[in-house]
Amino acid sequence: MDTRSKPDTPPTIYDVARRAGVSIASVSRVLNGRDNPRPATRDRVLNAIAELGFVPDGAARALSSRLKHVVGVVFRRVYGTDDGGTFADESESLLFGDQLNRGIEIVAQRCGFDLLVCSVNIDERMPNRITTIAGKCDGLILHDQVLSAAGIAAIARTVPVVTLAGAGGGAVSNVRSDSAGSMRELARHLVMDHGYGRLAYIAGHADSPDNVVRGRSFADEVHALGAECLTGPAWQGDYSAAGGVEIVRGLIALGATLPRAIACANDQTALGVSYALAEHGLDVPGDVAVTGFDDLPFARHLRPQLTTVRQPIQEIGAKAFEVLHTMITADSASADATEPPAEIVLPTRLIRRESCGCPPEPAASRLRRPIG
Amino acid sequence: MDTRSKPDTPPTIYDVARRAGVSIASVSRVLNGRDNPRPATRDRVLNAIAELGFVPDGAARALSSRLKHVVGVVFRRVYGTDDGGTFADESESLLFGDQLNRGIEIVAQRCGFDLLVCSVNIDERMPNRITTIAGKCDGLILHDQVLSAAGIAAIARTVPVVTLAGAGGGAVSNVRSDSAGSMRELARHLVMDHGYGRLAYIAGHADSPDNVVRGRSFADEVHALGAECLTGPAWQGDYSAAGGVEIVRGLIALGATLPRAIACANDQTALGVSYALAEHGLDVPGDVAVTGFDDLPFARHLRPQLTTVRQPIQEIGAKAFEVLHTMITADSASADATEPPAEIVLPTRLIRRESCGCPPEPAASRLRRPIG
DNA sequence: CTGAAAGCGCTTACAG
DNA sequence: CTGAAAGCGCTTACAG
Repeated sequence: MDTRSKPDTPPTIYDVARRAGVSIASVSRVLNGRDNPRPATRDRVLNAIAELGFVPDGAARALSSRLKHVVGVVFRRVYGTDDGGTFADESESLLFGDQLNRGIEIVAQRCGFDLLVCSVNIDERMPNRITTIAGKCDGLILHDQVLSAAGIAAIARTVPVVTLAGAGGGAVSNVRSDSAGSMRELARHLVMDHGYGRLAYIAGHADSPDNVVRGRSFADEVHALGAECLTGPAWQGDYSAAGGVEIVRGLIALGATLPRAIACANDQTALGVSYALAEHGLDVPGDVAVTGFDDLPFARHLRPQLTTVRQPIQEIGAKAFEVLHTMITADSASADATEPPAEIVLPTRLIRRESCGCPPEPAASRLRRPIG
Repeated sequence: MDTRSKPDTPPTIYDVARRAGVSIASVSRVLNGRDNPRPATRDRVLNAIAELGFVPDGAARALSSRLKHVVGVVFRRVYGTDDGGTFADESESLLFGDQLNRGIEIVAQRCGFDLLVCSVNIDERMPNRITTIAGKCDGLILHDQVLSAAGIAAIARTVPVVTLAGAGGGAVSNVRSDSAGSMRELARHLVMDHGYGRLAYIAGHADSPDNVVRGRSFADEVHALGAECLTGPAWQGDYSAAGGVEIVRGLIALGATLPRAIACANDQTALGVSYALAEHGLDVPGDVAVTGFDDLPFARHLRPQLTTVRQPIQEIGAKAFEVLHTMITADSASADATEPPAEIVLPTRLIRRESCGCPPEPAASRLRRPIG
């Protein structure tokens, strides 16, 4: 008999309709911004909604309109967390992925879509988890290395899929940036401008398409210029700072003669390499030049500032969403319309800072406020 | 008349049932892992699912089971992006938020929940956007400063809500870490151990509860120890590196005498402060000691390494999800059971590194691989 | 163990 | 402009 204001079940569109003295169809119409309902009706409905604190149920909406207004994003989590409750200090390796997601989300928002994120552990591929998330969204964006090619093909039969920096091919669109051009330019800069004759490339995950391209482009160009480029197992990193540290320590422990310049597969690795070098009293770039790839924000804050290749990370994410959005809307518009592009490649740019041996830029411009 | 394998409409549970020669109820049962269906039946269903590439629709599932298995997370985006298509270099300020989200997501996953993320711009409070997201999930986790207290109260009438580092109070639970204790300890360390007599606190957002507590605790303790603590408008930052830079530049431009130590509201600010100091030829900690708060990964990579207060960021997120999850399940279990805790406070710890004036730790232990 | 049927809360032709 | 009704794709008592 109590009339507490908070019943255990939230108000539905029926409650609103009753309170406003209209049909649920009318409520639905004002909810969706149709210009149908006449002002008087609309106001009554709006009031009822406000009084009741009504929030339309997204699931019901999605079910009847056949659009969830949700896109799923699956990315790779680096280290497990089942280490007794304390979290591994994994975050550094995720900067890249977070930036990518940010780019996706910002553009998605403009289209009324929200992001459903799902990180998967490297060790345990859980196609099952990905299936679940697929059922909760209108389309999927897959970061690199989260699912096998076969798995991607399978899931793509159900929802539109766009991959990021993936191998491309198949039924899904792939968005990436141009690694080859900039790596060749970097090689030229190091060999021609700085005159280094003995260089090396520290690789990222061996199965990363981006890594493969970066390594090959760099080595090819170095060789073409008549210089030496060390590669192979001893130079196999894993995109992490720790990986870079281990490689350098290992080399030094073996008494190897370090190359004059080390190009790393990404900024994280370069960070680790610089550390290991410093720890052994070696100067960057005096003794060994070091370069990265990505141009994450911290690259500018390192001492010496990191020479690297800037990748338009957020734009990649933004582009991926745009392609996916097109696929989603085209899907519902039946007509197979235009096929989604197989691959989109965004431009990159060599950023020359200090770690390659170039002179530092004026201090005043180092840290700008983003806007205004 | 064509029988293309990819119809424009994905298979439903009816298709699976027909193919397996069972009722949709049976399909539903194996989908949900009931032990009902006998092995033979189950296998037929499983095969049909595989052959059809069937993925159950999350919206339909949510609608009938009254559980979406989705939690929403709303966080603050720092800078707008309507600057003509290029993205602002905002990412640094988001490290904290990303870590928080990671903590939430990892624990949520274990409970079969996915994260629906939604960033809101500082400038434009969009309660409307938050309503939409509320309709798409079973519960909401709100970062600090994303919605007014009134807005939070309103939305909490509809879905369970947990706030992060918020002011607490009201019907929602709040999860935060203990800023006061560590800031007092920091003050003692700076004044007692290092003997600094003139210090300052650079504030974060004035309306951030955490910031208020940090500033007050620090200043009170410094005063109690008989030392001087500068505060006020001249020391008002905004949690960003750029904010820290401007404050120091402004002070130096005015010819002010800098304090012997500057405690910053967070690591980002400390990063900016260190930069501005270096840019004017001042040594940290030789001329001015600098400290942060958070202990983000980069704090360890700065030169000098940053003395700061470690906050268990991911654990905060994890805890928030746990509380929310309890509220969600309690909700459906009708009985108002146990009230959710009004506030949960996690412990912090002072991390003494070099920027406060302490000697550097051995180089070898600086960069560890997270696991193994 | 299995199936027929109701119902979750919306949207959207279809009539009026 | 407005309402009655069907239907979106599942889950879940309720019978058998």
